[in-house]
This record gives sequence, C-alpha cells and structure tokens, in this order.
Amino acid sequence: MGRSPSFEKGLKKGPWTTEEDRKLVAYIEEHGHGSWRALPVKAGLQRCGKSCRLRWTNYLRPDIKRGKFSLQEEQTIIQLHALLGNRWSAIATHLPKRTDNEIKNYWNTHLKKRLTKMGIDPITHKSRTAVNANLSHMTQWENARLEAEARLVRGPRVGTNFYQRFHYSSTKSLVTMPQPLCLDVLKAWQGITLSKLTDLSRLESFKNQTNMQVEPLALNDMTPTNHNTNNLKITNGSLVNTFESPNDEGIQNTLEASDMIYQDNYLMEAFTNHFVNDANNRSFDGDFEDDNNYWSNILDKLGNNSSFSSIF
DNA sequence: AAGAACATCAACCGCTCCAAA
DNA sequence: CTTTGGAGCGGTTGATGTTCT
Repeated sequence: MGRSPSFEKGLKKGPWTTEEDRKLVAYIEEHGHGSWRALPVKAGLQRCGKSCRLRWTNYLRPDIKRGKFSLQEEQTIIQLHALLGNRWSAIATHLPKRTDNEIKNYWNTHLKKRLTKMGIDPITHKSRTAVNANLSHMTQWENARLEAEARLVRGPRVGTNFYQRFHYSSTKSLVTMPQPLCLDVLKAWQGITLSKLTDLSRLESFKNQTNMQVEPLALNDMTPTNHNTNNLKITNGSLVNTFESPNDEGIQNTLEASDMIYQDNYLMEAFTNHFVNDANNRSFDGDFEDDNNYWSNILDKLGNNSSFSSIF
C-alpha cells in the first residue's frame, strides 16, 4: 500500500517495449497471471506487478477492441455517465471489449468537449442555459432526455430492442399509439426531425437507423411551428444552431451529420422509454388498437402544421 | 521551415476496498 | 476486531503526434 516501491528496486517504468509485451503475453498465456506481485519475477520482467497488470488489462488482453468508438458506444457512454458519473469501471462493464481507461480517456478528450460545445454541462448533464422560454433547441432535447432517463431509472422497461419496438409501432396506424404523459419529448423530436428532413443524405441515414418509412417533406412544409425557432436556421442543408448563454452570446455551431444521428438515436431512446413507461403505468396490454384517439389528440396539441404529423 | 500550442492516450500514482490471517 | 496486503479504481502526468501561427 502507499507509494509503489518500484523506484526503490530499480524497476523499469515508462512505455513498454515489444520484447516486454511478448514476455508478459507468453507468461500469462501459459500460466495465467496468478499473483500479479509475483508475476514479474516469474516472467523475467523488470517491472512491478501493478505495471504488468495495467499493461495486460488495458492493452495486451486478447479480448480488447481498439480503435474508434462507434456512435452506439458514444451514446452508451454518455447515457451511463449521466446515471453513474465517473465510475469508469461500471461504465466499462456495459461496453464489451472496452477498458475503463480507454473510456475515461475518450470521455475526457472527446465527449466532454462535445457536450460542452452543445451547451450541456458534462458533469451534471444539464443545460447551462435552461432557464426560460428561450431554451435552445438542443436544451429542450437534452432536458427531455434527462426526464425520460429518470423514468427509466425509476421503473423497468418492457421489451428488448427499442428500435424493433418503435418499428413495430410505426408500421401500424399511428393513431393507435398510446398518448405519452407529456409532450416535451415529442416537441424536441419534432425540432430534430424537422432539421433532419431538409437533407436527403441524412434522411437516408435516418431511415436506415430506424427502419421507418419516411418521405422527405417539401421545403414549403418545413415551417417550424411548435418549437423555438430563434436559435435555429437551415443553410445549404446543414443545421446551424446558435447557442445562447449569458456569458457567451452568439456562438455558432454547425452540427455534423454524426452529431445529428447521435442526437436522433438518443432522443428516440428517450421517446420510446416515454411511451413504454406510460403503457406500463396504465397496465398496457400490448394492443395499441384500444387507443385510437390518442395520437389524434397529440397531433391536435402539436398543431395541424406540425412537421411531426407530416412525418407519419 | 520552425517553434508553439494543442490533442491524444498509455502509463503511473495514490487511494480505497475487501478478503484472509 | 484489527492488521495486512493484493487488486482495482479514478485522477493525473508526460511523451508523442498533430495542427496552428
């Protein structure tokens, strides 16, 4: 315990050589790691046991996946971080073949910055500007997500793959969907989808992601009606969102396609949790046919010109 | 072209946890 | 119950690579 005695024994520190890697792998493959403290001597390494363990678990282990994180992995990390905080080992258990160290590094170098750029506090996962009706588009979306996640924590989910569930629902007449408890998620979704549908390449991606049958809207139908448009404009097929904060006015960010897909996935998860939990609360028996008026009511509340109604 | 600034990530340090004695 | 020591965790460092000026 306390300070590692490795420096006292003249043990090597710093980057591992290929020869050291070879020795460590060869030993563990033949004998298993056993006691890490005893391993270096047995394996012929001038390293402390701790260094060997770290090298093995974070780099040499055969079941480690290296390279770029997928969109799905990014989503998982952010969602779990919102729930678990900096408990990297706990987060890593939900990401097969990724190490806690790698996830921690990726969070610190990529995801934290991205959330900050979006106006979201990477520690609390809450918007820095969520104070009034001038909520940015991104803020509304994030708040809706957090609300859905809170429900997720409180109650069990039903079903397995949410995309499959959503697809199942969406292929039926949508007037049969149960009414969500409130409309915040729908409104956020509306804003996201509106921007998405201005770009055919993104639309293709969106359709592939969701398996939903969605046709592009005519530009004339794009007029936003139910979300704050002050911060949002569409130029040359890209969504440009101007974040507003008391200290830093008018920071303009052009969101990349990957960001948009990421947000859509995230929001769909929230949306699905939303109505699935509602179904649970009302002892939903799995048959949407009983709820013929619910979707009509939602559309009424959103307004006849809503892009959300146009989508379906 | 060169130095500065910034980004990345493997590796380390110090601490806590927990099982065994 | 207390002590001991191995294992694991999270924060941080520093070498290296990349981009900027």
